[in-house]
Amino acid sequence: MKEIKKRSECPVSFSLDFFGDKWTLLIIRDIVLHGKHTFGDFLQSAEGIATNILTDRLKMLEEQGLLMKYPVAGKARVGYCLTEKGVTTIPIVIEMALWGVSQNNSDLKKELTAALRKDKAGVIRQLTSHHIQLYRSHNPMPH
Amino acid sequence: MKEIKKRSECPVSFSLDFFGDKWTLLIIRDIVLHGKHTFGDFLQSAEGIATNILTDRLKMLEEQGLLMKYPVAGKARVGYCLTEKGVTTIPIVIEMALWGVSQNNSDLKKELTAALRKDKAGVIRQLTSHHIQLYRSHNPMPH
DNA sequence: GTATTTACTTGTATTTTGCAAGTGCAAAAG
DNA sequence: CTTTTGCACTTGCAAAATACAAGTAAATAC
Repeated sequence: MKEIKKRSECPVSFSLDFFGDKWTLLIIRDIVLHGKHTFGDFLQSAEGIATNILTDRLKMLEEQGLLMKYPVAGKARVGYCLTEKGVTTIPIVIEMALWGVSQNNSDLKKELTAALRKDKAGVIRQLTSHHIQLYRSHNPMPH
Repeated sequence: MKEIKKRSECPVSFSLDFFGDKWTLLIIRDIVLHGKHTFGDFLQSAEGIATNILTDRLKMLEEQGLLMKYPVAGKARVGYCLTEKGVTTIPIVIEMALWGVSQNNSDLKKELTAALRKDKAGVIRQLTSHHIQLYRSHNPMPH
């Protein structure tokens, strides 16, 4: 599995030990911006992640306490949601999205882009509280 | 050299095509947060980047228009500074730094962390304008 | 003139990633 | 109640990226 090896005491380096790859943040993006939550959902994203990489990253994110597995009904029997630690990554995803939009003038959803330009902090607060609520709804025993 | 291959139209994915590795953002961090600007400076950072990787990333960042080479006096005869496109990555570095601080409770400079908590947008504006000025001072013919 | 530093390049070992294929399990179909 | 289908992975191998060691040429430093 992708190992988290701390290269230095620098917090930027520490973050890159987690997110310094092409896939980890895409899974979080799928959850945060596209409402996805199953293995199959992630697999269908346009970037075409391989199954073994996806398995690996989900395991890593779960072990690191950013994602939690929960049982679901229907064909997919497992879902993934952000934990309280996981939602703290939302600002990073948002900055990546904004940079991509500015350099590539491609669109996120237009509404979201507009909302972000108007009140970035507010959008982040909203997304965070939404995913915290999802987390709590899957967690029988909130602390 | 590290090639930038666009995997999808998604702006997050687009950003990760640039920064989805363990080293690129560390170079930008060194410039933005530590005032470094030569090959030797970057080499001495705690994470221990290999010379060939550093060469590769500097070339990529220059080709992509995020960094500019400029001549300097003294031992190092080449310096690197952020371009106008390059400074747009500062918010990403800052978010990475803040996440690292929050999860690892390690220190950036304490003053910087405190300033960021008080007025993140202001700090980003300051850093941006500082590096834009550096860029202009090395650029004989601003457009 | 010799040593050192800078800015790389080259070569090789190791690690990570991409892709194809296969496995085990549960639900749906016949 | 078999068979099929889809999901959630796991395994194996090839290709690419990265780490580490060594070497090179040009510009100082002494």
